[in-house]
Amino acid sequence: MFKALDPLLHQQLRLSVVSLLASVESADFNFLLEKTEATKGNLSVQISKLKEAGYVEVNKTFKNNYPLTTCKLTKAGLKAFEDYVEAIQEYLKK
Amino acid sequence: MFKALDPLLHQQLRLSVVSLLASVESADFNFLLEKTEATKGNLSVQISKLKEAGYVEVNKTFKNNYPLTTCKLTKAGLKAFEDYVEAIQEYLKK
DNA sequence: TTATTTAGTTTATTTTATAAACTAGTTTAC
DNA sequence: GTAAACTAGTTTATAAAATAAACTAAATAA
Repeated sequence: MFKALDPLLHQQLRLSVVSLLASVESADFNFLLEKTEATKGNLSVQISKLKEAGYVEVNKTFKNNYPLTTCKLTKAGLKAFEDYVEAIQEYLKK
Repeated sequence: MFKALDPLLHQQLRLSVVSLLASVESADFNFLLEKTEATKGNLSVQISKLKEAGYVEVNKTFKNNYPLTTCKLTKAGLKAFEDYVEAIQEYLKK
């Protein structure tokens, strides 16, 4: 009846992050922080999970002497997002 | 940026139940059990939560000597479902 | 030089989800 | 008539997840 929803994406903050990353080439930690209005701790944890799953590529560099964490959706991440979007549509029909 | 997703509906089994109830007048426990392929325990718990939230009306009767639990989406439940559908659409855009 | 800010991470706590175990009764088979 | 199996659930114990608070480490400002 209903297809299973990828538990990694079926979570508000992670879905927000992936959704944001789907529409930009890449985004840094602070961009995601502002857009999602999450706490830093929560964002950090959720990015780690997305990275661990291979959905997001994380790059750590420095900018103006400060650490800069940049995230980019991987091909697998985009595919998972697209699959999720298709799957949840079934649930949203009346 | 993103609207908050009603945590009660942002869960696969509860969303399945509400989605199903949105398209029928009412449904009994076994119907929901078959359609969702959940375990009885899990379904029981999630129906209780939906009831507690006022999203679902639960009626317990007997049919052929066996207990029969019937569920019906309330007006508040339908509204919450519609709001949820609208809210999550924002997350699903690329 | 000490206080504040930036940019995060780690960890502790609470909440949630889930399945296993249980309840209560019914039907069937012997 | 009684033991075994089945129906229709609920309760509870456990595992997993989500989240914020506390922490790290370095840079800048006062």
